[in-house]
Amino acid sequence: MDFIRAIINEELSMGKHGGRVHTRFPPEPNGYLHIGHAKSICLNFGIAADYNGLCNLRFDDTNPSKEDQEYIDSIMEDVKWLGFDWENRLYYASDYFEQTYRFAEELIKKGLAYVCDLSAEEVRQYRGTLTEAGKDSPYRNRSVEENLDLFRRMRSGEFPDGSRTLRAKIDMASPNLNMRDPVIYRILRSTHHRTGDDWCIYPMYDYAHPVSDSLEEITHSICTLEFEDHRPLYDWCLEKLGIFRSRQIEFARLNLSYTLMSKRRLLELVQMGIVSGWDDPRMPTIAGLRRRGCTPEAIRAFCDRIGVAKKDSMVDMALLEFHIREDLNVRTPRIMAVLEPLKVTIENYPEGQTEEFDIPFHPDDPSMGSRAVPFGRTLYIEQDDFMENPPPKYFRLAPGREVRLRGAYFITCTGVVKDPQTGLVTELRCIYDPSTRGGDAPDGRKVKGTLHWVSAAHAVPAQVRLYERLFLVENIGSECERTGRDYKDFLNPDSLRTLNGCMLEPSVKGAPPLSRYQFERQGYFCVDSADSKPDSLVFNRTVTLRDSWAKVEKTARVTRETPKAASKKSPAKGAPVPEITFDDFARLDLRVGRVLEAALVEGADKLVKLLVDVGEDRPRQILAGIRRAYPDPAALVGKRVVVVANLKPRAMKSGTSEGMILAGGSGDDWRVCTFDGEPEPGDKVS
RNA sequence: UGGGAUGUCGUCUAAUGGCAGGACACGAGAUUUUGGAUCUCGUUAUGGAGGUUCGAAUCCUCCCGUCCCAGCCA
Repeated sequence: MDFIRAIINEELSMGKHGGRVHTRFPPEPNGYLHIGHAKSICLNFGIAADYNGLCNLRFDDTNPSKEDQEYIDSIMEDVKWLGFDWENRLYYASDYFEQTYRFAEELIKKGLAYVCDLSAEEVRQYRGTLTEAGKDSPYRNRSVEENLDLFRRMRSGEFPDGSRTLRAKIDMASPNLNMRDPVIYRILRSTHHRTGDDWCIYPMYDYAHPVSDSLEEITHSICTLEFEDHRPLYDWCLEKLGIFRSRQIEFARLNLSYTLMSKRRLLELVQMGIVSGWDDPRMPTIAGLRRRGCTPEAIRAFCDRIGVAKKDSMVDMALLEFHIREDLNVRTPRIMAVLEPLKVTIENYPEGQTEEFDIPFHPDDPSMGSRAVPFGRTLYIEQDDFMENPPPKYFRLAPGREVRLRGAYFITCTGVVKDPQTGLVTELRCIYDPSTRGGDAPDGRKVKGTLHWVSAAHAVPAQVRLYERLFLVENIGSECERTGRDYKDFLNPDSLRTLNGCMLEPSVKGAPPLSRYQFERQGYFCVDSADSKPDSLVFNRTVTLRDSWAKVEKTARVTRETPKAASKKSPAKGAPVPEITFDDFARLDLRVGRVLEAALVEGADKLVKLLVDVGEDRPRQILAGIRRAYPDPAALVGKRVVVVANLKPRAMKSGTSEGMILAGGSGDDWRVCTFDGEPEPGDKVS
């Protein structure tokens, strides 16, 4: 139960609105919908459904200079695709322009609105600041007659853009800036995508929105947190006009790690050509997710799972991926596709011979049926599935090793063919065991690895696009703020990898756009809706499979490389060190520490034991190999040092070291890094 | 330094004075013709200090952190 439904339950128990619940989803048609909008859509339509109520689709089209029919069309398509139906309740704020205008005249007649001749710049100056009250506009006390006359002439086009506004007369001293006589109409000559040039004045959101909600008798007007400060104005409009009282409720918008949710920035990515369009599969837009192969069910399940609250939050992209996998797992047929082919010749398989295996489309769902997969003497397997010198725990093919070809035979690698120039492996020679047909050995012997494969003679070539997260950092906004850099600096240069010459099993021939498959052992893939042709297929990777091998490999690599590359043996001066990404660097949690105590360690000729305050509830014990440079460690007490705070604690003979301090030097002479100044212990270092 | 919000596992979210629960992530194991899926088990949290109470995540006081607001955008 979220807090909004709790509010509704309470109202219902008091009999408010006679038990009626009516919500609305009110996008401005100035961009494509993204996953954040999906949250709002699921909320608004979901609440309506839960309470047997209704939800309207309303375009908040009060600013013609930014809006376009293209966006209206895409928004309707996306809401429908997500699985929601506004039935006959499609509305536009622009439908109410006449009524909205008449309400404004009413406010004038009640002495609650006035025409102001101040320029935009002057309005800003008169508004005051966060801490100082504003002052009244000199035009604030015009007579009702003069205001009415001026407002009518604004409408009829007598005055140039920006020369006058209609303002609500509230309180220039209000601590809430939104209540300091907000502008409710501006003069703006811009052709509206629906009303054309009928109007040259347009109502502002803060005024048009409550009026639209009220006219549609919306009971619950759900919007995001940043409008909390606008609620008093929302209520003011409805109260002063004496019309239906909708209730505004605010919730926290969705933030997703490794991506952006700002229409303005998404638009910029599109306009600068950083992505191919609003529906680029890397975009967090509904159109992008659809093209990538996401299902509406997955998005809805995700929206259900993240819940609704008022706390600012950052949802882990892994949660979205989980829901995508969960849904795709049960609905996609399996096929075999070799993305980076390595040729395999089965030496004891007769030349020219072919056979077919009947392999089910889904291991757990027989109702999906099966397909015939041809086999022959020449096959392709994945380059990653062979290693000449395999590390421990590598289950795949290696010289002399036997593995299973999925659904076919056991094969054993007997030879490796290399390019004489480059030394790269170009082909594998193998033999198969005819008695293992279907993939099981009659003698009961086991193999550790099962590989996917494609018959070279029957393979369907295709292009496959592999997508990674669009950005390198989890929280782009905070990273920009912290480093003062532009969000584009954090774009992932490897967010798209295009593979040509991928080899697919023939059952995919003629797959229509947006059809989805699991490529066994690889991930979920979807036929691209824009670029795929029946005779030249293009697939997008929706999401990888969970990959526990990748984890093993990663940790193995770290433990393999660390002792060599980053051990006490410092690299020679000027020695090349592999480049790291910013993301790699950001994994270090560097903190300011203040040395509280420092002492020599008995029986260790290099170590100094330090107690360092890093702003936590207790100081950390850190053992550092700096004794030669600091024979009297007391000199270190009080110094500010740089502490690697997220280093895994390390048990040593003389105690556990809970972190590391940075020092520079060579040989035995290592000097600790200090600060130019005295930052607080615990402060971030970057 | 004005006003408005908000702080619960690493992340998201429940618990309206009465056992801090779920999901993701992470870890261990079982199983497996996808290093997939499935199953089992596990680690980890109420921002801090006081107070009220038999009992506090919840109520009160103070402190701290974070977010939003000075468009004629929405």
